[in-house]
Amino acid sequence: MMADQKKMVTEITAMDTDFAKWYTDVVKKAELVDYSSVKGCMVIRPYGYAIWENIQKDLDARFKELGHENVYMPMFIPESLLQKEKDHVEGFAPEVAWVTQGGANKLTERLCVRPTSETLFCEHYKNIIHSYRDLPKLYNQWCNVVRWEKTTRPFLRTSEFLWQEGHTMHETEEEAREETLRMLKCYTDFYRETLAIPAVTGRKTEKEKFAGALETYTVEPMMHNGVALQGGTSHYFGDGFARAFDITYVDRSNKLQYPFQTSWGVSTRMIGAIIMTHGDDNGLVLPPKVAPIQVAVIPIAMHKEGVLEKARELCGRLKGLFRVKLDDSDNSPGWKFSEYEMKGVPVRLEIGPKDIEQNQCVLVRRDNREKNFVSLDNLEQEITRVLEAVHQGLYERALANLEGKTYTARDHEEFLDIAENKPGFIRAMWCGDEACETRLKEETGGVKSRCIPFDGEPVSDVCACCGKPAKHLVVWGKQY
RNA sequence: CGGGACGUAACUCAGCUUGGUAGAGUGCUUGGUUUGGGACCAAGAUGCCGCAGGUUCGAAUCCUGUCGUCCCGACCA
Repeated sequence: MMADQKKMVTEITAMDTDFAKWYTDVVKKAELVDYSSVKGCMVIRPYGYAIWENIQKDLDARFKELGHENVYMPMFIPESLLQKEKDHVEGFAPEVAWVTQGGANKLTERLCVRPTSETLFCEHYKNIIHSYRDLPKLYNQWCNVVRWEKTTRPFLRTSEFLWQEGHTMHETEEEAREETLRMLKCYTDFYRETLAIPAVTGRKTEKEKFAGALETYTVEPMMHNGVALQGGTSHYFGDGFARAFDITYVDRSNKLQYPFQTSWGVSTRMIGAIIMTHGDDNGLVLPPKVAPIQVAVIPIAMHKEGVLEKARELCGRLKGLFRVKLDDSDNSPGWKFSEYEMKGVPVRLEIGPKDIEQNQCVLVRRDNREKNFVSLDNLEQEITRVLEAVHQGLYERALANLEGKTYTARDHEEFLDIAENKPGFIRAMWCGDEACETRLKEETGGVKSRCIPFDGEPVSDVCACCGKPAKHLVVWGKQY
């Protein structure tokens, strides 16, 4: 059956008309968030939170498989503790919220609401790491953090957000470096296998790396409009924090050593990535593995004899295998079709009197709206197959977008031309000088280095900015 | 943090210029008819006009401040 591609929901602004407006429309119409009275703080509604829970469940299992343990740290950091690592505090100070009063009394030392917890983990590690036998320490926590952002948008940048932060300590530099890359791979795999999102991965430049890190690695997916989103980072710290916090252990030859450290995190921003990677003019499109509802069952003419009973029976059959919802509300079928499309439900089943007569139902895919009659006898297998196909279809479409909007610039002129006319990623050489990064950003109205990718051949011998000999291939782009 | 737009019912908005009883559509509630792409009829409920000051006999409307939202910049592991 041919899919009908005409736009059916008028409340959502078309992507091509105004991408930013489209995004906020989808976020609200799909009932993911509501605004609160505090600037930049959002209410994550049940449907949005259920996506986060599915993300958590999947990622948490991956972390545990790799040997990590969950802990919980306090949400307050005394000012003196935050200030122990110089680069770190300089990087975060401008966006930190402070608590200065407790009850009726002014605090003797103000407390920072954690923007990230490196310092707290270090304080704790100092107490529990004494011997090489205590290493490695592979800790992770799921929590909220606060960063006082000036411009906020639901999921993409909010004053408070939910995330996980892993903090690990290792005997050797090699082991810590391996951990950093292992977790980057963990994220990349998660993006591909669970969220159906392809991404460019690589190392951040000095200018863009995390405050206090020696190296920062990043997952950079491309949104539908060609803009990048920093989708997850993994940092190698060397022994810098360990020295600043005086964390030492006795090694195998009875010598005192500083351990080597990593940290890595992904946040609710990933939900923004899902929306802007897979969504369309009819609303959200969810990757099946994190969709709170995978199958929406819509009874047709449900007042007629046996329809509702059959729909219920069907749901009962599917319940253990999929996340299923039967909508037996009084709304018209057409209303329900639009509703679940807006909410991005991957598969819709329609069952009415005609279907029951023929022992079948109608199965509709959200990603391409393809409709097919499916025999009730092998419904489970067919849904499993379609959910897999939706995942694959979403990934391929996103990959085509990423590849189609990635351009190569061999010189300065070409760089400026692409930056001006073609939204997307630019692959171009760089001399390694921060001044060139700054200059390109200023000339292009915000095109920044995304990362130095792991793969990719040099596209020229000279820097696309200054023309001096090039050191690295860099992927550039605007970001959220 | 700069520039712009905007806060009126749950939502989208009209009313403000020219001060004088708070409005519409959608949604919601109840009853009925419907149901294969946002159905129809009837009845009903819903407002500190964002908040705080000021001007005035009288403020949704004029003035000041403040908080929040959106867009564009700047900033932003």
